[in-house]
Amino acid sequence: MRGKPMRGRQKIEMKPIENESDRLVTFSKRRAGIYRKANELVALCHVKLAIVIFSPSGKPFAFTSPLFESILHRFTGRNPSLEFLPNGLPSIDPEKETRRKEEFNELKALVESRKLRKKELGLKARERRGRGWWDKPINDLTMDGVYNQIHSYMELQKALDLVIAHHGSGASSSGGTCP
Amino acid sequence: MRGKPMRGRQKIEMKPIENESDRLVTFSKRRAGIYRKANELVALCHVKLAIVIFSPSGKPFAFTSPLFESILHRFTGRNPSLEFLPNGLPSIDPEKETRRKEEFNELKALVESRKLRKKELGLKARERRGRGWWDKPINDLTMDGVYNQIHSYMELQKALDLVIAHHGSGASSSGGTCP
DNA sequence: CACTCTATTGTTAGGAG
DNA sequence: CCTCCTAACAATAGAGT
Repeated sequence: MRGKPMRGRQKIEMKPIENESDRLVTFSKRRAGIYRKANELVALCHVKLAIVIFSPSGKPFAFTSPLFESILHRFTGRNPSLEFLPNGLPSIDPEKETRRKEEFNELKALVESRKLRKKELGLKARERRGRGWWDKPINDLTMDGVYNQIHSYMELQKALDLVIAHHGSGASSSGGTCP
Repeated sequence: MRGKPMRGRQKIEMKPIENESDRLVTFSKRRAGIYRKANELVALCHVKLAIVIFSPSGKPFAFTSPLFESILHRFTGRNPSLEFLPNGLPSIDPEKETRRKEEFNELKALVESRKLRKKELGLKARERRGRGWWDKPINDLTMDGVYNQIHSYMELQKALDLVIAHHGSGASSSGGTCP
């Protein structure tokens, strides 16, 4: 770094990023940004949400709010502590196994990013007297605490079923994948 | 508006908003924000994504990128022009009918917001010479054009199936809904 | 409710390590 | 791949219309 003619953000026009490296970086950053926003929405408004993203490279990414720990539980087969053993479950077919591992890695990354955020927030987690329907078994960790309670999965399940219903019957296999 | 001691944004701590009116307003604004971000992610990185949100009041909201027009098609039974007739389809049971209408309204709102954005952007849609895998039948409407082509739903369908698989078998009905 | 305005806070592109 | 930095840019809380 010598004379820095320009640091800082620049305006970016909303068109596809052709340079692959830049596109991947942008994808990672913005995906994290969307996760952060989703986080905040859950924390502020007691919302249940699920986000599924298919990256430009084809990897599946998932983010869910209330059943987060539950999905982890299904993966690890134990309590949602941070012991990750993705190869501990018997797989059905190789493709599913691959996807399972990919999603697992995504969830793992998510958990670690949450730990990071918790550290970042640090001592700023305070107050929150228990009054209101969201204050139930929240163990004073500010917004991270919201994830630790699993209320009911019914609503989200309905929503997902809704999406699947509209997706599964009419729109299956419309063409080839883009190379 | 007398002496305005302070307009403009203020810092907000990440805790549940107890005032219902404020919470609803914040929910709407931030949901729109997340949709915008998702929009941009799709436009920039050629990503396929689906977002399902259950609002604090229990309404389901959905946002999907590649099969967007397709879902609309299933609703309207015709081409994705803006003729909305949500009561044109026979419903199966009242609950499903209600949810279908709710999601329909959400989709309609989304479409209209997209029209708005298109108008906002206005003449700023320019350039984009056809080179790259994303430039295929895009009709020069900048990022809105990305939605108009439906590549293949396979990948997103796989992703959703993945989520459903982990959601459906293990986590069904864990408790009551919060009042 | 929906939209506007605007001061402020928050996000992030580009670069360096 | 990360993290960290910084300034330019974008999102938005709060209040008004």
